[in-house]
Amino acid sequence: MADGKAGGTKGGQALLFLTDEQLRKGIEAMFFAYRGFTADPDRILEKYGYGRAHHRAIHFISRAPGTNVNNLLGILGVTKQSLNRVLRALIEDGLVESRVGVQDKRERHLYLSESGKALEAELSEAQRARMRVAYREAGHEAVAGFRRVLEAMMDPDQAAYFNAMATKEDKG
Amino acid sequence: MADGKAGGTKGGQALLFLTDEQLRKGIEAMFFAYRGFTADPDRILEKYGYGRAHHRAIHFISRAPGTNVNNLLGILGVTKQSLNRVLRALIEDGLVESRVGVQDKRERHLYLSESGKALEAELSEAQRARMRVAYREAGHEAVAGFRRVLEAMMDPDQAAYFNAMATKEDKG
DNA sequence: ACTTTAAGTCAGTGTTGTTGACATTCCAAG
DNA sequence: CTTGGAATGTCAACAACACTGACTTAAAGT
Repeated sequence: MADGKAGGTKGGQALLFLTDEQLRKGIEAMFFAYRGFTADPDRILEKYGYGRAHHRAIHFISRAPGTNVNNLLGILGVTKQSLNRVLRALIEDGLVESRVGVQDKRERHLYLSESGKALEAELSEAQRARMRVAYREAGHEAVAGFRRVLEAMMDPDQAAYFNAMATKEDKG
Repeated sequence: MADGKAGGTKGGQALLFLTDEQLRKGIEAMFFAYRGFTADPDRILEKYGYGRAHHRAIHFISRAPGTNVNNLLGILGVTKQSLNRVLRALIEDGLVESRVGVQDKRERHLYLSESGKALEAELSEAQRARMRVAYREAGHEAVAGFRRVLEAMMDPDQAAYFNAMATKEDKG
């Protein structure tokens, strides 16, 4: 494994010759790209005194309105205490509403208020704008490849959440 | 922009119809994939009492041995003070050597020691292993697309650093 | 009644980022 | 040669956000 070569060991698939250098380039690309990916929302969040944790909460509440805290915990992969701090701030500021469950009164169902939706839209549009440019520059087939590699890179549990959130509009 | 449609406005390139939903899926894929991407190194780092910041420093020192602090600062995009804390720990633990510059005695040139190289190899191999699996699952063309999209997603400055680190081995 | 589950809270700790103040070194203008 | 500014790097203090662990409250399940 220290000889710098990997892959191409005649599996059923097409051969893939991957040098350590090529893999390393992919790793660095992830690092730099993720920074670009979060840069625009970070600037917006700063205006409101929020951080990435708040963004993530807002994003997934927007994505699955009425979700409960436990579910959000699973998606975000953080501790209860950590999420709670963020959620408390968002609720106090009136961006998120927490409603007691009807069937199960222990649960709290989370929704974005109007102002919450407004911030979500602002953050989301900034991030989509960058994504759109990147997709356009890279082209149609590149996008499909991009998605395939990312999905293969996820942990199985996370991939399950990811695919569970697929909608009818999204095929491939 | 609130109508959920974007792209396909007959530019010179092939048409790209991108719904907000598709873009959002890409955003979420980045989020989940990055978590998988960092999961393995995180586990290793924990054993040694280090964090991601240490990993990044080790990675780029390994990549460009003899680099000075200022250069590293530009690559990592953090403040001098933040990097310094990390560097100090690595130097105290004997993983990194800091040598006073010959031409300019203000500069400190950074190198990995033998134990530093060993940790770098451990971290790097874990991350490459995941990358390798993802690349294999996704296939050859997907990898090219993956790289193209990531590069387009970077900030221009970061993309410059990224491309500057390209080696003769890496074409495309 | 007893246990489990969902949510929230309090206290303490660690990593990582920030700003501010400071030391050293280089270089160029006077 | 000296002096002042710019560049390089260091030290100290603080804020954000993650973590663990222990605990409370309320509701559901058995």
